[in-house]
Amino acid sequence: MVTIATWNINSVRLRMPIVERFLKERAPDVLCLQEIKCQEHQFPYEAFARLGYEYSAVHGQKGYHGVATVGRIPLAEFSRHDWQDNGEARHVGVEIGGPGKGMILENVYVPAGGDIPDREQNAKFGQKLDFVGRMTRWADTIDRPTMIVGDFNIAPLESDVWSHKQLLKVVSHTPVEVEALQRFMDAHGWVDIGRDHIVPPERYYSWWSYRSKDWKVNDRGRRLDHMWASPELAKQAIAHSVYEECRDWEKPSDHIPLVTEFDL
DNA sequence: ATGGTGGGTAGCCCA
Repeated sequence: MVTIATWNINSVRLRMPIVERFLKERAPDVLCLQEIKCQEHQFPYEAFARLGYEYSAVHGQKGYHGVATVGRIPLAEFSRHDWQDNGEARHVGVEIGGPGKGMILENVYVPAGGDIPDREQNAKFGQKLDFVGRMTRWADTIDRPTMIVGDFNIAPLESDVWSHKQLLKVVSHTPVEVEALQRFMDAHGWVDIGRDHIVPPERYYSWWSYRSKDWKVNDRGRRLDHMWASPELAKQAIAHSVYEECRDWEKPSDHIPLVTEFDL
């Protein structure tokens, strides 16, 4: 049994107390973090090691973005893709289970894309679509059991957002983004593990804005975080859970962790 | 229709 978690942590250094609580309570074998917001030399390796997470692959950057994968089972850095083609730290891939064996675990932080859903008026939106386009070309070349997890910054389904109608022109749920994500899915035949276990039209959110007095009252969430697997690997995913309670912990991230259990 | 909050960092950027 191998359990894999993903969590956009919005500064790993500031959030170490809740990361520690999550690791102690849930004890995933591997945790993929996005938005660590630090450079590699600033990453809290020792704190993770004390918790039993001795293995890590960190792709950091000063101040912004940054991803890290930590494990209490052996893992080794396998790749770093720059799908935005601008040097931002938004991906790290690791190999679990030994060289040439086991699975590749890709940890990705897709750019948010700014406020205006038009690449002519907003370069960041174009960069987001181009990022997903480069991911799609890469996905076409995958030849090993692979899982890709992280903050995709796109909520594709109607039941992935609190109001499909009101969010159609809001970046993260626009048809052009959803279509780009669908092309990425089709390029490899990815299985959306989250939606295999929490079947539409059931509500499924992983993010609630900080710009709300009480995130629970209006429940204006979106499913921006995903765990997708190669078709054969997906058959071995036996459970999937969403840790909504973490949104209520002290000094929370605006995202919550997701966990998938594999019987490998 | 608008602005609301949070993190990193050092005069705003990003989400």
